[in-house]
Amino acid sequence: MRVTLRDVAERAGVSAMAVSVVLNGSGSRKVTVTAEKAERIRQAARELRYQRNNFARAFRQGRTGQVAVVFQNFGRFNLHSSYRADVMNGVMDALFPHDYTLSLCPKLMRSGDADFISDGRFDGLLWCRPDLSEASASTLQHASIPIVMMHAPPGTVLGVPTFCADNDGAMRRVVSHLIGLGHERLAFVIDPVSEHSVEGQARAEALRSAVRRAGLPEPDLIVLDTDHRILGEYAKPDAPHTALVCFSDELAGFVLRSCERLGTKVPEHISVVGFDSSPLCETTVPRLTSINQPVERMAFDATTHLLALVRAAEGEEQANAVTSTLYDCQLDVRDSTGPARQ
Amino acid sequence: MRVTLRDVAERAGVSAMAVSVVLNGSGSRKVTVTAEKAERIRQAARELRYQRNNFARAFRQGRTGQVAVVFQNFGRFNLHSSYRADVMNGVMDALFPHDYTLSLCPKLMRSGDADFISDGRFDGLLWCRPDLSEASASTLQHASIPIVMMHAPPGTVLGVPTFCADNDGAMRRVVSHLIGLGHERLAFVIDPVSEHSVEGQARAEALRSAVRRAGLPEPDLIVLDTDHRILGEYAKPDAPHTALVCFSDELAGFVLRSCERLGTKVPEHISVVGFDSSPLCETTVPRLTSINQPVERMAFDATTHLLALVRAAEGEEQANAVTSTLYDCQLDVRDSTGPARQ
DNA sequence: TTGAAAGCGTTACCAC
DNA sequence: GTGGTAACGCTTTCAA
Repeated sequence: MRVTLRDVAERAGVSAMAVSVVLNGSGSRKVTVTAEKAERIRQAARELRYQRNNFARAFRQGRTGQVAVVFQNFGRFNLHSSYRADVMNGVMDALFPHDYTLSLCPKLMRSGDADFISDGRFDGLLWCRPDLSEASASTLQHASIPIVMMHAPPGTVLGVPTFCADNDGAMRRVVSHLIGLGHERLAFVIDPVSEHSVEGQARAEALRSAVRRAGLPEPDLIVLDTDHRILGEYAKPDAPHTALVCFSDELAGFVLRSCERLGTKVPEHISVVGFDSSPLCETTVPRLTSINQPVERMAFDATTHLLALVRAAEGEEQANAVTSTLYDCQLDVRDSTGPARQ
Repeated sequence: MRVTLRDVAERAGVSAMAVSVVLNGSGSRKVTVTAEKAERIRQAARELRYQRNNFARAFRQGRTGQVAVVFQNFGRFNLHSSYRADVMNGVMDALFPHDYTLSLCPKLMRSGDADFISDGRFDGLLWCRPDLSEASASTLQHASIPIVMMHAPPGTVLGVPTFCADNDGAMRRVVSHLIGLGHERLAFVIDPVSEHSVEGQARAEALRSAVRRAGLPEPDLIVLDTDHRILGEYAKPDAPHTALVCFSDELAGFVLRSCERLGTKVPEHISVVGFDSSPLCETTVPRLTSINQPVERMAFDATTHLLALVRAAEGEEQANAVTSTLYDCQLDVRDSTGPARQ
């Protein structure tokens, strides 16, 4: 059925090795073939419409040329959150010039199937899910291929480099901005899923510590229920806090809608801050002040580092000693933050 | 180094086959293993931290579980054109529930490397590039794996199913809309790259035939140069045409800007129509009237059909006789079309 | 310069 | 029930 190397060899009257060398110009420069024979081989290959089987080749060489990206869910690309697109853009920019193939593997995304990580199909893995359980942390640690993480504080998994937003710096920026506007009673708003993620905890803690350092009263933690329904009292015009710092833009968008429904004016009654500075921020009413994470650059850097680790694992070059990188985040001030009500 | 099936077999004191059957529950139902022995095997596997090599498995079985999507360029996901995101969403929705892995392979995207199609790494291929040369058409035709195309008129490549916008219907809608507004002198605007693509020619011809059928004078073809600079005379307030139908929203956006620069009012002087009805249409001034292609559905259907072909090729089921599907396109009327100037 | 042969890790087909 | 053995298609020794 399929035309193999051997078919070509047979037709050209040479050995399989000769064909391999001529058509696939393999590594061992030891081997050479006469020009005449080489031409005969190419001729035969053309006649037979030979197509090399890269899968077999990869198998033999123990190198697949594929890198997998793992997201938290199967999710979609959408316009209101450019996060996924940003990650993909960064990853592609890092991968494609080096001819690595990018794989999105559903088995890897289902938690529980984490044992597919080292299943031999990928040379490396970019782990982009903030929800890290003990189990998957252990799996990551014991994986037999290089792994790089995004959105996890440094040291989350021993030996796994992480490329992550500087949550502390970001929250200091937020607090400083809010203090400048006279705010004193802040709260952190999060959903019940993110609440237990490493990233969620890191951001909550970052805000807490920034507030503490500024000498303000401890910020409250507002956890929305799954239906996002618990916000009521916190979104009223006379709510206990004057500023709500949200885990994500999406959440902040929900907060804005709740305020509107309750007749609460933003930012006159309450200031709202998002996280990610996604395109959504420009379309909300009022436009949303938000922390700007350089997601694409983070993804690019993470992937580039991953490739270096892959090559190191293949013995081609020295492993880089970098273990983790923190990224400075700007605060994009828009219209949802203003002077605190008295 | 790596723990293999054989290591487990040795430790458990059984044959490799027994391990394969127990741990990977493979096909041949003929083979059975006693419960006691099975437990010993599982025990050994656990002790050795055995991880099955899915790559080797795929190689042996001649089935990779991977499907590749080929775009016209390495391009990025961006907000103004949701095209790529739409395709990806459709593809993922079709693939992931069936546990197929989605691959983006840069080698496949570089034209000239089309011989990587049948390189054994993919069970099937979704070809999403409208720029189809003779050479790649031939490659597609001779590929040894199932292929499905998008954006190519039916019959473009013999034996390759295509999922494509109904350009004729779409253009009839446009013409009917424009005639209703009193337009008589139309032109089709295209860039020099798309001009030679099958999709570009199909749309141009579709407009031509719709115009002809309506009894209007033959529409002109305006080909922009690479710098998009040739538009001048066609964008003046007294341009020879009263309506410009553009190959894409992006192009239409450029036309709008040219008009503004030349003091031409849209739609008072000239009406402009785009293609794709992307988010960009809502942000232009004036908002852009555009043809709405159901890209995500097309991608979903194309991928679903591809999977059927893949399974058929693996002998699992009968091949579906569908060869091509055309998709009805709506015209999203916004503010860039209006009554023709007299 | 060349060819034969031994794998890569798995599964399938035989005999026993 | 079970274990050898031969593939899958390629690369890479090693001898000639």
